[in-house]
Amino acid sequence: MSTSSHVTIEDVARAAGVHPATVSRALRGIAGKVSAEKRAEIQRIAIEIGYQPNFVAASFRTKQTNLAAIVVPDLSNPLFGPIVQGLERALRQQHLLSLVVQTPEEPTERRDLVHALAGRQVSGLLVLAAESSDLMLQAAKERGLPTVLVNRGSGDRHFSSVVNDDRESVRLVVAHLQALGHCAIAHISGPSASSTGRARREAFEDRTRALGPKADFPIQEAAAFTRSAGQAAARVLLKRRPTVTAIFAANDLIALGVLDVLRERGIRVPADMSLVGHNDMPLVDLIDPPLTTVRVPVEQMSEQAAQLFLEHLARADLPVSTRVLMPTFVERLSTGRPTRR
Amino acid sequence: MSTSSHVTIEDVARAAGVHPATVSRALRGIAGKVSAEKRAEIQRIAIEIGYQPNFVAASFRTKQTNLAAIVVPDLSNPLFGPIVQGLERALRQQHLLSLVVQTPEEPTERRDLVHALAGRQVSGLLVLAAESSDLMLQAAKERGLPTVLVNRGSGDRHFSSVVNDDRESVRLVVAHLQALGHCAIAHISGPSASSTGRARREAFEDRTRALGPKADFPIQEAAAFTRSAGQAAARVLLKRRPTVTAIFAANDLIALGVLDVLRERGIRVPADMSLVGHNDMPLVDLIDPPLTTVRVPVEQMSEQAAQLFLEHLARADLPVSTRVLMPTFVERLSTGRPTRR
DNA sequence: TTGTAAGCGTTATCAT
DNA sequence: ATGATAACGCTTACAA
Repeated sequence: MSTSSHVTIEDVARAAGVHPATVSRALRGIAGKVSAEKRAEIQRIAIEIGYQPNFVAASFRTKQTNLAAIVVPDLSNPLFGPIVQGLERALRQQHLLSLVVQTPEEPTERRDLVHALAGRQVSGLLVLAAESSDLMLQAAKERGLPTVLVNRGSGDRHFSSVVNDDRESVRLVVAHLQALGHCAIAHISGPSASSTGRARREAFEDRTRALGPKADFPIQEAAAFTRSAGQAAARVLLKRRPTVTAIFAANDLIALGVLDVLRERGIRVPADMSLVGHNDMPLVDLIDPPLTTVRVPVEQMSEQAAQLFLEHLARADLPVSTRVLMPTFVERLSTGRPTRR
Repeated sequence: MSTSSHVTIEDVARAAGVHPATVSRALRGIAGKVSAEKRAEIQRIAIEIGYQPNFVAASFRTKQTNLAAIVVPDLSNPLFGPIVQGLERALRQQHLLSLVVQTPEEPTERRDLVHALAGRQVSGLLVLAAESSDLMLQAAKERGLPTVLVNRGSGDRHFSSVVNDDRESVRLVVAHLQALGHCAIAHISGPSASSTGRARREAFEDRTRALGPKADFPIQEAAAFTRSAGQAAARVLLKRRPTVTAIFAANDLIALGVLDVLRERGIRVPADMSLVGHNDMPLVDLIDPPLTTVRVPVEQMSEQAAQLFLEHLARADLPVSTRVLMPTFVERLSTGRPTRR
């Protein structure tokens, strides 16, 4: 009935002829603490006079905001959308709301951001694709914020994390290309500043060591996990090692950049060059040619991350842990047998 | 120096030998209210003893949370990622943090969600792709929450909004197809429950009225703005009107669904059928064939929406307004001249 | 089961 | 320019 009001618990108490504390208990339905009939009466009156709880006041008092901060590098990246989606959904089911912020470029800004979030008393942080060396994460640790890393490991084991099994990813890719008959396979790695970049690169080195001379398995580092960095890296690689017959890109965006360059040079995929991505982002099944890639179990990742996060909230001294998720290989049309050239 | 602390303004005041109120003023840098030297001293001490402001307490006191709620149907939709990205960035520049929530299916849940957000005293709502008839928006109005609709209009003019000029979009598409020589053009419309769906559909009807018999410009409604709804609608359309030579889909996802069906039937694009989407989502330039579409100015949209939102926050009685953004046509390879059949 | 009273940390108003 | 005081709305010991 009432419009946007300032009806407080005290008003309800007055109207119901009870003490504010009783209203508080009744409204929160604290079991066995208030008689059923009184509770019903209080609830009725609360609605009648248009009471609306003030969660900020409650947060202030209880020091519980039930707010999770999700820190994501770039919401326009099609990989992160689904992850944030899964996180937000899982958290909300547990009555947590999600404060979503995008990682600033500047390390000091990142650090300040964490302090701003801590100042808002967020319950904790879910950080996508950040390195544990990040100033941001240092700040989180200093402030004692429960933190879970998503899609990046914590080499120093300072943070709990949920990651893809990159060794398995590489194993799947290399086995596939080998089975097709490829003997010279390049890897366009992610930036070595990134644990994911390093992990896939090292796994690639390990896997290919036994297979032949290093020159047949060149590695070219991309400056970032982006389409344009993929283009740049592809140009360098093709100049350095024009004879490779297959390229494994550290992620799908890099693969798209590689594809741009192959196209502009008239190198056909997969006839002249096989190409494999990583992540199975939305829509890569529709590009030309449909991209062979490795699917990261995104749903599991967000679910597990949310769950791990909640466990950390529930138990401040929960030991750091890493959950490793199994990827699956997705064969499409960007890979094929190598042709003699 | 200190670990996660509970140092309050009062502690700083004690350490500095001043009154808490003075510390508060000094720390917020209230101009001309505290002597420069005292301020410097207080700031020094605050840092020294590890004071960290408690924003929840401040919010509680001032009733200003500086929190914007962004309500989005589906974060995994590649169109919304960039919009949310733009909103979050623009808002943060103005010192607002973004609470991102995904729209529940159930109308009552949506309503409850708004009440939950209001209970957290969010400054206002930015709502993506919701109809003004939505229970959610009714609730927002009841609660007096400043609200801006993004990418949907408010037919009843109850809410401010930022939208694409759908008439212009349709004009661009129809003109393009006509210029290519198409005489039988189908429109797969968005759900008629959506203002965008209706707007594009009506514009299509208006545009084509003069061009020929209605039978040559059939409209098939998709149940949702999704790939699978596009598939279903395409199947019905092809059965109803197998002779159309071009299809204009109400958005890119629907177009992708149409493409799936055309492929499975061996209908070539654009040789046998021209296809146009809408929105120019990320990656649609890479599908096979690259999709001709209409680009919605996403950056402008989020900027304008954020700005309009801030204006509403600043002035509670700001009149409702609509900002209409001009789309641009993006010609790629999914459209061509019709071939005789 | 219910009432009492204190207090969370900050800021705004008023007085000095 | 600074200090004193009260108040924001709620929850939680503790007492009854």
